[in-house]
Amino acid sequence: MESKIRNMEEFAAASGISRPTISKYFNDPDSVRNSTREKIEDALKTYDYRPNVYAMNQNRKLTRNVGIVVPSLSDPFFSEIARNVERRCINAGYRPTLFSSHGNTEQEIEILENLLSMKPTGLLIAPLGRRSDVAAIEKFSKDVPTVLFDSLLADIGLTFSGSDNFQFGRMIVEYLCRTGEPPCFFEMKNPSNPNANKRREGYIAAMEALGHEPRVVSVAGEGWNFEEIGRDGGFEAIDRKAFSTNTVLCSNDRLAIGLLAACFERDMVVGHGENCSIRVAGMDDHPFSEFTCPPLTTIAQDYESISRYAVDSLFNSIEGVEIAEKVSLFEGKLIMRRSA
Amino acid sequence: MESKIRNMEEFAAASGISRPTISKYFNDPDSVRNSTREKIEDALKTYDYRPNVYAMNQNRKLTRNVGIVVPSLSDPFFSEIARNVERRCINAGYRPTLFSSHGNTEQEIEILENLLSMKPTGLLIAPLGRRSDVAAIEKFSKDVPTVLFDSLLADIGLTFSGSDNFQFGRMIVEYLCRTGEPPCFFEMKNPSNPNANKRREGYIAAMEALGHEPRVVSVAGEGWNFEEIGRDGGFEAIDRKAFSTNTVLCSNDRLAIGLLAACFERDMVVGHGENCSIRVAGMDDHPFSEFTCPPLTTIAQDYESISRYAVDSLFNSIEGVEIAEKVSLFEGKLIMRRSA
DNA sequence: ATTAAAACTTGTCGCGTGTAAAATTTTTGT
DNA sequence: ACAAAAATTTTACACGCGACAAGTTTTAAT
Repeated sequence: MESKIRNMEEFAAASGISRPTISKYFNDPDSVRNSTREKIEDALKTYDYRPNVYAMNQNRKLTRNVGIVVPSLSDPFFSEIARNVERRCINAGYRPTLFSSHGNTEQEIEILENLLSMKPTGLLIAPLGRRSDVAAIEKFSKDVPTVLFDSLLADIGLTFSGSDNFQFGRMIVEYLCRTGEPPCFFEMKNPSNPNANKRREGYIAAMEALGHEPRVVSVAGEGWNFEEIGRDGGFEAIDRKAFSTNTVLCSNDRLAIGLLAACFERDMVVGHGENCSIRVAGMDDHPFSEFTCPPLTTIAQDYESISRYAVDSLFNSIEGVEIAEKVSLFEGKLIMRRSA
Repeated sequence: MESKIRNMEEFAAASGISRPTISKYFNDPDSVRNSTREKIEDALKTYDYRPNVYAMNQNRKLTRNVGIVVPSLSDPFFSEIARNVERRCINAGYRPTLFSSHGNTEQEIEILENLLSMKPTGLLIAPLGRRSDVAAIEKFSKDVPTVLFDSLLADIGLTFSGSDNFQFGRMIVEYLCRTGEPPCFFEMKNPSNPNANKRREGYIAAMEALGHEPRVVSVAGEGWNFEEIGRDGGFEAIDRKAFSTNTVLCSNDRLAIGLLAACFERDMVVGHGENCSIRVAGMDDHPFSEFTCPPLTTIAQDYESISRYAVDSLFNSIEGVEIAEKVSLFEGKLIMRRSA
């Protein structure tokens, strides 16, 4: 059976249904009578017709296109959460398109501009953070329902979902203090992500609550090459004996991976065993943290909850459902491994 | 200055240029006179008009849309090469859209089906490999100019570009034999990627050429969780003393990272130093291999050349330029680090 | 200055679908 | 069995742009 169906009109003729009804079916299969739907789906099997996306969206108010923007797809954390978010959009009947800003302000703006011409129904964005053009994102969010995740930006967008980074710091500090010396905090000097600040604050608050003096070691470095920054900053910190205790809490797992490399190079044995000289912990539960040497103790972000809240609140809001809370923070889970 | 420009006609009126010329400008800014281009670009600054993508592509034969499909964006190797390919497409004036099959046959097919309705001008795909539906990809490639990279699939597509995996094996075997005991080969039993087979063959050929007996250790495991497979398979191999020499060449870096974790757990010191008990090498130069403990000796894939060839050959072929060679394999570069 | 070529304008049609209103048919509830 | 409601069909128009043809203006070459 050769399919010479070239448009909806011909398909309508072939299936014995009027074109507007076919159109209605493709917009929402449940909006037509059961008997009609069956007829259409039978015909669909015989002639493999698919509506022209461009013609469809030209006159449609609701394209059901959604953009997903993350700062960096090379970071497994973002590729994982992007995958999660993407899947949820598809399941909800939307058409997601994935973009990465590659850590670059101009690219983030460019993505939004290109997105505009796609008449998107919504946007799910994990902003770059400090480097984001807040005004541009805010302007965009006036035109298109926008939901932020991972990194909170002023008061932009319908909702925000992310981790309770303050709690992260508190939780792991308590664990580290309970099981050994109180930790120093290892971070980038100018973190691009506002979460880093919350984590530092959580660390400081927890240390003070436990009667310890906080000790923050900030190292230089720009961009998203966190492992390299962690390693090079680690060398420097080790060499100038910047860590006042034998325990280091890193602002994120990628920095920790770099620090582990630096410790290895300096022949420092990492872990909580007898012959170990330093304990290292991170935050995020990066997909590779399970396989470092030693495996990294960390706080796992709640990927599932974060992406669920982002997607649900976007689609609810599009479909007119009132949203209860604008900001939703999810707690992390302590992952105990051999590094601390 | 409020922009109430709703379509090209209104923008044409506002800028004092006729609509067909505006249309021509958006298709190729260099196709209009300098003075005209300036007028248009001036107007563009005043009224922020952008053509409707859907209306544009509806009647266009050449959409300049290209699809980029990779097996897994969670794998930093693919996210890196995808980024490289993406950038090249944009620079060539095309509109790339990135997709990940997530290691899943059905998703790979689904992506191609959805892509069809985007009237793509071309496709750049790194297929899943063994799990790919070869017939589906071949069918697609009949309709849309298609270029394969990374993983070669039968005789599909215009061109293929990837690494010379046979050479990878030979090069690193020679290095390892020169500097220590001949290596065993560590791999998955049923590799999803055909490159793994070429690498094994390269290993065997090189070993035989040097007068050593090849020793292949294949471990169980399905899917794309290579680190986990490498670690668990590593435990098993170590415990049953499957490695007949003190040197292990892993089929890829992610397996090697897993094996490093297993060695660490079994208190085996990895490296080429005095007190080391095992040497481990990988292949790919995965972005994290620089930060493992110890840093991983490996063969770097030539990302740049692979992506350049893929993109260039696609666009050349679209623009009617004859293609010299159908298959292009690029040599790897030995990256010597402390693990071997 | 002349002339041919290139660029532009005007006008018109087609693309494949959404969408609305009115007329008709089918289904549902009693 | 009948009326009311829901679903469908018919008809008609809109959407925003690409493509083309024929005529006009500008530019470049001699």
